[in-house]
Amino acid sequence: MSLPHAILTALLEKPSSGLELTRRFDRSIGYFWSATHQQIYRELGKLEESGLIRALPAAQPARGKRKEYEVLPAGRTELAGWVGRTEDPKPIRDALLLRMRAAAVVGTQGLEAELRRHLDLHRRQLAEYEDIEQRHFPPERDAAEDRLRHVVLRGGIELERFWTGWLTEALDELGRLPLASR
Amino acid sequence: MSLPHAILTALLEKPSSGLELTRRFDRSIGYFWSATHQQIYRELGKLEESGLIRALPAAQPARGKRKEYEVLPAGRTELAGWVGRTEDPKPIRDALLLRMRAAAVVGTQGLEAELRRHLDLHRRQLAEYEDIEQRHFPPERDAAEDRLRHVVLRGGIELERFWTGWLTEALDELGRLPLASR
DNA sequence: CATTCCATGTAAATAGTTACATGATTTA
DNA sequence: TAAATCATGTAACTATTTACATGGAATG
Repeated sequence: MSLPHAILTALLEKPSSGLELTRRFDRSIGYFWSATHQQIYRELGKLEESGLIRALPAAQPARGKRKEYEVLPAGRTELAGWVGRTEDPKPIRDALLLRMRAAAVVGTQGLEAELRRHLDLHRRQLAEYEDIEQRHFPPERDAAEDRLRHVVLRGGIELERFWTGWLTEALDELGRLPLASR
Repeated sequence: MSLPHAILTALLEKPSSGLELTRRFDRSIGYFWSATHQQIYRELGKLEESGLIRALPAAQPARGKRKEYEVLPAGRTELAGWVGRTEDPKPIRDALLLRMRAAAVVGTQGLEAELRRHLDLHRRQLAEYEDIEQRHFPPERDAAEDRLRHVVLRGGIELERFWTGWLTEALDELGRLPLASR
């Protein structure tokens, strides 16, 4: 149940229209909670109906016409409550780890290429995060909110480091396997 | 679309009934792809219908009666194909990172306790994985399939290390924040 | 005024979760 | 034989994904 909270956070950072939100879910906030424009429009509707956000008073609303939203006090309260709420971490659900395990049973045909491809993708993502870190969080800055956002970004960076590290290990291990079992 | 493949893998490792599979999805294979018994029974039905698995011939099947499944050649072929298939990594979708970012906007009330709780959970999970590693993959063993499974387990271990590390950092950073902004 | 892009939306399908129902087997 | 537990299943709901539809604004 995090999509509404992701949207509330994004809207508090900056009031936006559905399409703008969608763009920001392709970078920034979306690095940690991805969503498509259909999810976003639907959720904006629900949030408005339940009084957590409102459309900024503009000309008469019409299909195809830009609609900007802002968070209402009730929305801020809901979000603040969510921050400290008890909610267990979701168990890992990762297709690549699973494929590796399947490979142990049915053979590794094609797996090496796929691991290399993933390694490349994760390296790019890591480079992007590191670039953002340099631009947004230079050593001299240390406003309080920035520090929290920085910690979040570091989470992303360390996760990508985990993946590049693990994929390197995995490729190495694949290479060591006796040819008969590949 | 990984649940059917998770089930095929589990059934190849050992033919099982729905309930046995459910148990194994609570440990072992489920460490990397979790699933509830309802998902499993539904998927077993579909897999049987599409001819990838079959129920072992037993007495006449009846509701409430144990039914054991095994993988058919078509199922093995499908799984082997999936291992090398091109499939992009899913973008990160993590509620805790998101909550941290929300906290940067609406305050950190209650967050510290929640981070501590998660840190504890991840430490336990890490300890469990390390225990499995010691028991299942002692240094002297090195059968080829075992090595692949070991790499998968190491993925789990390193992921949990990432979390405990990041949570420690995050708590540290929370502690440094000026009181006014907590 | 035709095309392109911006912006919002509908519909249908798939996947996952939660709650509950029911038959079979074991055991006190 | 009643209760507990094993085992399979149905139903309803929520979330996510994919494909497509449509109106508005800008531009050559």
